[in-house]
Amino acid sequence: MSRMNSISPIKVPPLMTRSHEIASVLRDEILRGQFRPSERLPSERDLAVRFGASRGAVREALSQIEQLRLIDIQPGGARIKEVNDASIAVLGPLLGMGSKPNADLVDQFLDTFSALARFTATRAIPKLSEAQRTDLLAQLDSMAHDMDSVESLQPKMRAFLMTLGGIADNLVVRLISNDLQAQFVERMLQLHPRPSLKPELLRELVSGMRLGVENGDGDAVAYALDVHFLSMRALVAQALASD
Amino acid sequence: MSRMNSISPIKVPPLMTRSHEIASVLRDEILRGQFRPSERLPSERDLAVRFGASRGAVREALSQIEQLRLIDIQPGGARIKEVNDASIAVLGPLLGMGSKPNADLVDQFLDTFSALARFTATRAIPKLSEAQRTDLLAQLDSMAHDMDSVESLQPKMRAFLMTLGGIADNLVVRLISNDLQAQFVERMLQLHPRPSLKPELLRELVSGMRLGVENGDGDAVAYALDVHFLSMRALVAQALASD
DNA sequence: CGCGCCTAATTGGTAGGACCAAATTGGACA
DNA sequence: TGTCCAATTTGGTCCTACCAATTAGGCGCG
Repeated sequence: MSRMNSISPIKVPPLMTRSHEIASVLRDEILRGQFRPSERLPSERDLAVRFGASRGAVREALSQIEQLRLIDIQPGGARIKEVNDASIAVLGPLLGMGSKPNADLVDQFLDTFSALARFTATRAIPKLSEAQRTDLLAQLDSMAHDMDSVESLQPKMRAFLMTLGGIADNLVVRLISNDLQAQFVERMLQLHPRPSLKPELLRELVSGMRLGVENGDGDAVAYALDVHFLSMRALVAQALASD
Repeated sequence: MSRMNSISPIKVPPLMTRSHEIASVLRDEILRGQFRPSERLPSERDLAVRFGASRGAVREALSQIEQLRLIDIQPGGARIKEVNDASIAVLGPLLGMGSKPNADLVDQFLDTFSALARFTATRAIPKLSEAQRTDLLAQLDSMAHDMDSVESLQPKMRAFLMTLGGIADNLVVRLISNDLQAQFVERMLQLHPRPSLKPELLRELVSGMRLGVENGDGDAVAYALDVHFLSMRALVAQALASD
C-alpha cells in the first residue's frame, strides 16, 4: 500500500525542542565570539528569564553546549572556553553562521575530506577480495553511465566511498567521516549556484579510480581522488567568491 | 609560596555530577551492545527509578548521550542507533571498556594519527616563513638533545606537531586532532609496560624531520613521521598482545 | 591604607510534583 | 481478520524547594 517509508528519505527536522533552541542560540553567540574565553556565562536562572524558559530547559541546553567543549560548567558559574579546543560538532554551526559559508573554512573542509578519502583508498585497495573488487568495479561502471546528470552521480560517489570505508575498516576514520558529513554536507547542498564539475573531469576521475581498483593500486585511486578534490575546491572557491 | 600550579598539571576529575554518572553508565551499556539498534531505551521515569535519581538528572544524561548520536530521543521513546553512526566522542569510552584497550582499535587510532600528522606536515612545511622554520629547527634540536629520556621527549614532540598544526592552519583538522587527543591520549598513558622506542629510531625521526624542514620538503617530513608511526604501531601492538 | 578573614549572597546540582501533547498500545468493533 | 478509536505511556516543559560549593562583599585588624 502507501507505505512510502520502507527506507524513507524524509528527514524529520530533528525535533526542535526548547532546550535545543536555547542551546543553538547560545552556541551561536559563543561561536560568534560574544563572550571572551574564561568569561562567565550568565547564570542559569538569568538565562531562564531571558529565554522565557524554565531552568531545567536551560540546564539541558548548557549540558549540550558543554559536550561541545565550548563551556566548562562548575559550581560558581559556567565559563567560556577557546573555540580552538571545541569539538568537531561546532563546525556545522560555524559554517552556517554567515549569509553564506566562510570560504576558507569550506576549503579546509574539502581539503580534509580529500585527505580522508586518500587515507581510505590507500588502506582499502591493497586488501581487496575478488568479490569486493568486482563490486567496486560495478559501482564505477554504473557511475560511468549516467555521467551527465551530476545529481545522480553524487550519491553513487558517496556510496562508493562508503564501500571503500567499509573495506578499510577503520572505525576512527569512519566516525570522523560521519561527523564531517553531518556537519558539512547538508549545509553545502543549499549552495546556489551549485558548482558542477565538467563531465570530462568526472570521466577522468572514474576511469582513474577504475584503473587503480583493477590493479590493486591504492595510490592510483588516491591520486585520482586528489585531482578530483583539487578541481572541486577550485570550483567551490569560485562559487563562494562570486556574489 | 608552594603555588605549584602556575600551569598546574593537576587535572581535576571533570566534576562527576549525577547526570554525568548516569550518562556514562548508559553510554557504556549501549556501547557494550546491551541494546539492539532501533530498540527502545527504558523510559526516563524507569531509568530514574533504576538509578535512584530524579527524572531531571536522567534527562540531562540522555541529552548528553543524544549528542553522541547513540540514541534518538522522540516523544514515545528514545531509540538506540548504530554505533557506527555515532560521534567521535564514543571512541574514548570504547577504548576504556575492557581491562585493556582493544588492540585493533588502538592500531586504527595510531594509523589515523599518522595520517593526520602527514596531512599537517605536507600542508605546513611548504608555506613556512623564515621565522617559523627557525623555530621548528630549534624545537627539533632541543629534541635531539635529551633523546634518552623518552618521557621528556614526548611532550616536545607533541608541541612540535602543535606548532605544525598552527602553521597548517586548518581548523577542521585541528578540531579533529583535539577530539582524538581527548579520546585517546589520556587513556593510553596508563599502558604498562609503556612501549619505548629505541633511541636510534627516535634519532632517525628527528633528523629526518630536520632535513625536511630545512629543505622545505613536506613529503620528507611526512615520510619520517610515517616511519615513526609504523614502528610505534608495531611496539604498541606487541605491548597489547603480551599479557 | 591595605591585607586577610569571615559571612552572606550567588550559582550550580538534585529532587519531586504537575501538566501538556504526541506516540504507542491494546481492545472494541466492523 | 483487519481497522479504528481510546486509554496509557512517554517525552517536553514548568515550578518550587533545598543543598553544597563558589564567589563576592564587608568587616576588622595590622
